Amino acid sequence: MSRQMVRPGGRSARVQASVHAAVHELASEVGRDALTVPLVAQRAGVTPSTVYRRWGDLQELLSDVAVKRLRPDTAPGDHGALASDLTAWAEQFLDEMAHPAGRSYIRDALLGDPDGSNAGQCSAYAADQIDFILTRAAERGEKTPDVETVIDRVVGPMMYRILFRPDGLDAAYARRLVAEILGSTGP
Amino acid sequence: MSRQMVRPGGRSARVQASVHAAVHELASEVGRDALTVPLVAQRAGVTPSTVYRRWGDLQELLSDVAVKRLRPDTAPGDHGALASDLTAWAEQFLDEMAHPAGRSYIRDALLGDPDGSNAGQCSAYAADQIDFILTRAAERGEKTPDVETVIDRVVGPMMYRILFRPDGLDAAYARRLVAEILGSTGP
DNA sequence: ACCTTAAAGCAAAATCATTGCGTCTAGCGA
DNA sequence: TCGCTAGACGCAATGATTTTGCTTTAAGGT
Repeated sequence: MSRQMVRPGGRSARVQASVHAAVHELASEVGRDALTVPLVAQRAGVTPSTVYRRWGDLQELLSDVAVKRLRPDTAPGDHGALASDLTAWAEQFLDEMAHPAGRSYIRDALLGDPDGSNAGQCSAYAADQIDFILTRAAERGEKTPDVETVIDRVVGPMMYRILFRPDGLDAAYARRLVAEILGSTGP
Repeated sequence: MSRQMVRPGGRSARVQASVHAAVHELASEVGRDALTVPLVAQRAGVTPSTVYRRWGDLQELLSDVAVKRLRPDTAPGDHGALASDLTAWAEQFLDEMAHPAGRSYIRDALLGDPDGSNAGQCSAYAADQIDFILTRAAERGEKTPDVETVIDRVVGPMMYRILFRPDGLDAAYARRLVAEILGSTGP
C-alpha cells in the first residue's frame, strides 16, 4: 500500500531516498528482473524488513519508484500555437514511454495496489500537462478540444500501442493522432 | 518464457491443462493475490518444480492463463449494420474487460516476458474480431473505416481508461466512441 | 518392441518473506 | 531546552518459496 512517510523530514526520508536510489541503480546494473528485496535493501544500507514493512513487497516498491520516475519534471514547452505544443508534447511522451525502460515503468506502475492511485497518478500527470497546454492555447484565443478528448484520441491510442504492440511506433504516429484531433475541432 | 509444449499430446498436455485449471479454480476460491506456485502445483497434482521448469515463475503462468481466458470464444454477432455490430462489440468488450476480473487478466497478460507475444496476442484477438465485423460490413456494401482506425479510436481509449482510470466507465462511453468514429467515416 | 529424449518427480540447499521484540530518533508539548 | 511518545528501524528467528542435481517416466520415432 505504498505507506507514505508520516514524518517527512529526517531518517524516514533518508531511507526512502536511499531505497529509491538503490532500485534505480540496480535496475540499470543487473536488470529490472533480477531485482530482489534483499538485494535492494543491501545496496540501500537498510535491512530487508524495513523495505517489507514500508512497501509490503517488491511490486509495491517498484510501482512507487515507477510513479516517481514517470512524473514530468518540466512544464510543456511553448511553441506559440496549440498544434505545435500538442505535437511536441505527444512526440516526447511517446518517445519516453515507448523505450523499454519507459514500458517497464508503466507496467510497474500498473502493478501497485489495485485500488491504489499509482496508475491513476500517471494518468493525472498526463492530464495535467495536457490541461496546461490547452489552457495556454485558450488564453491565446485558440479554439481547443477538451482534456478528455485529447486523452481519448491521443494518449489512449499511444498507450495502447506502447503496451500491447510495442513495435513500429514512431513520432509520425504521434503527429498523426494530434493532427486528426485538431482537424476535427480546430480551424 | 511460457515454454510451449514440444509434445502436444500426452502427459505434457495433461499437466498444462491441470495446472491451468488449478489456477482457475484457486483464483476464484482464495483470490488471485493469494496464489502461490506451491499452492497451484498441489491442486494440479504436480510438483512445484514442474511449474517452475515450464513457466519460470508465477507471473508467466498467470500471464499464460490470462491470455487463454481473454481469447474470444465466439464471433461478433450480426446485427445487420456496421454501427450496431461495432457498438455491440465495443459494449461487450468494455463490459468484460472493465470488471475487476477482466482487469486482473489484462494486467496479468501484460506481465509475461516483455518480448513475449502475450500482450500482442490479446491485441490480435481484438483486431481479428474487428476485422471480422468490418469485412462483413464491407461485403454488405457499407463504407468502413479500417482496423487500425478502430483500434486507435475505440479499443485504445477504452483500454487506457480500464487500466488507468477504472472508475466511471459505462456502456455509454463505448457507444460514444463508436458513434464518433462512424460519424467521421460513415454514411 | 526398442531407443531416444523431453518432461516430470524427488529431495536437498539456497534464497526470500514474515514477524516479534528491543532500540533509536524525529517531532511535540511543557 | 528538555524530556515524552509514537512511529520507524535493526536484529534474529521462523516459515515459505525458489532453485538445482539427479533419477524416473512416458511420448514419439524407427
